Amino acid sequence: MDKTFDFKKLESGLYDSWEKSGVFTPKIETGKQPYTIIMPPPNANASLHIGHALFVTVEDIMVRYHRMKGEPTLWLPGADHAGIATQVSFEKELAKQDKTRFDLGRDEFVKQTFDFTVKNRITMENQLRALGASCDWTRKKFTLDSDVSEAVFTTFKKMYDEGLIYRGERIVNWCPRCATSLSDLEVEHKETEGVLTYIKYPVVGGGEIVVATTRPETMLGDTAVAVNPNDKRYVKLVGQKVLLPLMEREIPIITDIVVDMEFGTGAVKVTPAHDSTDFEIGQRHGLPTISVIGQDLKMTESAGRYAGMKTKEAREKVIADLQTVGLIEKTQPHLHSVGRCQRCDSVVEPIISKQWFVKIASLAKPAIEAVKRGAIKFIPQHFEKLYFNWMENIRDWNISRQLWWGHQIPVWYCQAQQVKSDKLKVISEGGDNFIVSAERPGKCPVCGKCEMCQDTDTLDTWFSSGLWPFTTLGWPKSTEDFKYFYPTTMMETGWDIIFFWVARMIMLGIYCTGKPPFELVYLNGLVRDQEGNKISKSKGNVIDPMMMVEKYGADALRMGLVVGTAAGNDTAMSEDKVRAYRNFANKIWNAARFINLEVSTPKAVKEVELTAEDTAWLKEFDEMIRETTKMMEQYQLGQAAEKLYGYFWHTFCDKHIEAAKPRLKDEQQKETAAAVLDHILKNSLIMLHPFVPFVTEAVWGELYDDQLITAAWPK
RNA sequence: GGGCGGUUAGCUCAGUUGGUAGAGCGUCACAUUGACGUUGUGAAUGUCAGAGGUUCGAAUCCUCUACCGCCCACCA
Repeated sequence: MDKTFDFKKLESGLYDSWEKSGVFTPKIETGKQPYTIIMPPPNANASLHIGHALFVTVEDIMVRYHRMKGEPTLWLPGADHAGIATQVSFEKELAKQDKTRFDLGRDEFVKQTFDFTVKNRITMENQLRALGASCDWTRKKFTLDSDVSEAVFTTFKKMYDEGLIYRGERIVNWCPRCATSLSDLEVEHKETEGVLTYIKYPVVGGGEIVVATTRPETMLGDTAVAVNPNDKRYVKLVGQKVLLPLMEREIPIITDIVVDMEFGTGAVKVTPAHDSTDFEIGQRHGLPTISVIGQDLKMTESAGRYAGMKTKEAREKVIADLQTVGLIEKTQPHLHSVGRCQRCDSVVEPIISKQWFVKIASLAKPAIEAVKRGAIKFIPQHFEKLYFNWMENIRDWNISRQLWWGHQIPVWYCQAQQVKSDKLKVISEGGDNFIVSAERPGKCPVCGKCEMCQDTDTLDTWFSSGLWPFTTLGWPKSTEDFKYFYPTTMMETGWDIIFFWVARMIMLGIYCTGKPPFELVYLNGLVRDQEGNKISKSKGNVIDPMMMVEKYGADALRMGLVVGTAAGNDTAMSEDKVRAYRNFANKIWNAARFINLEVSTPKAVKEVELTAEDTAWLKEFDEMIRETTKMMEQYQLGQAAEKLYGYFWHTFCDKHIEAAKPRLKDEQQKETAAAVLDHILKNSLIMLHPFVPFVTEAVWGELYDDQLITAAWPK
């Protein structure tokens, strides 16, 4: 054996031999309870970052542990097409060549994006291998695989047929840069310094009512003024009309409970087409919606003489015009939150648009129940509160995106009825005569002749992600895999995607299969830098996991990520820490090297005569096994790792090996000392293996004949 | 407006049935052909944010306060 553990030389060979030996692929053994983790599929648009390395480590530890316990263990890998994220990142690639997606056209764009994801997937899969991920590559999936897509379309159709998906003209979050609608979750609110403008609206028949707004240009689309029903100041005005300035349109003064008497003047202009609260007020009062801003952020025809202007320009002009007629009372600085696109940071515009929605209430109810009755448990448990908090206030989910990259919505329109799209390149087109079908329909059932055209929208990427725990296992077909491995055991992912992903998997899982998709949700935290800062490219504190693997080995990185980390808590990562665990891997190597040199053909501890001290040591070791196993069962991985680390280094190496040195030279004591060392080393290697798989397997190969990865966990 | 989390060694953090405070890095002293210097031995450093309560006993349970951080929301 070399003097140090040469991870660079050994790691990839060790991985290959595991993979080739087929141990990653479980055998279906009826009667045995399987242990299943579906890997959160990394986005196919980039390499793995340190956060991926953390989840890979945690999952691989659990998978190796359960495999060693003799359970049929499946860890199913995959990749996510990551709709908007990938489209935005590939568009950035195109921008480097001064191109936009429109230069390529939809088909070519999709083709090139696909090629882009294929490249990324290959890189990503090799990175997973480098980290030691013992997942079953024979079962790997991609969200755009034909069988997965088919399951997605089938689900869409089922939900439509059962009234859970509807198409509606509603107010949605519109990202002008991405040219698509977004779900509420994809909008990030940021505090922004704005201006509150107080505008006087003349009351028909005399007087005036002052409203305050941060967006004066939207007044062109006002269809009411609202006050709180309990507001004494305006009692006399309610029911009267105001003459909307600039547009010279009469609109009513109404009451609505959402109006805050304390804010501004207590009177609010209502623009149902450009504000979600106003939209709801409009719905309650049957107000018309007048869209004055288009998808391109230009004022529409309905904006009268402001038509064609950009919103910013229109705002200035509206203020100037109001000023001229003396209708601006005052302005004041105002801090408020502005929605921005999660992917590209553009300011999101609420507009009216025809979109597809999931009716969420009936899906949320059993999903809340499942967690309440403990069918699904969260680690750490306090995240259940967060889950309930969101689920109990959940709103319908906009699932259509005006993107090109993703699952195209399986809805087919009769072309005879098709509404011609306008000049906008991205508008979702289609009339009202459509059918929903998982496959391209043969003949148009509406006109009997046309080739139906498919909806141009794609599905929110999280729709397919929500089905992931079972589409990966072959659902909706009743495959052997689905029958055996579903419901899965654990879903391990970041707490930051509880709403995006975990909640949707629970809702759709129960809806589609009748069962919660997993028993346990283990939430890992964010990996931060040494000072506890969030890691980001702009801060320049990115820790590339592959660089760490290159410099210190995968074992060192894994230990560095997992020791001192608790579920749900953020982890501070530093190179120093990784270096320290590189030393630990080397310590393991050298302890084994010593025993390899000094001990040959050791007997079992049962076959030798033990001293009282030996017995005490073995008892202490058994206690360590018991405690560590308990921690593993309770998913206290950081503590288990630390215990093993401390025991192996400071008890086994520093005490036992040191004490054994003179004994091994003594003919009388030699046999016993060797047996005890071998016993503890062997079982320590087994328990350390899930954490540091490479060095333990390498050492095992030097000492024993079989493979460590399938050795039995000690009892 | 509602909710959640944190406050433990110089730094970053563990500490899950309440029982004499732990790790990594850093610091100091000593050891040095011996499995490993990617080492060993020893040492220093903590009123576990503050106050009150429960208890034989609290970093751990309860209440309040302070300061950080985060999430959600229809802040016109």
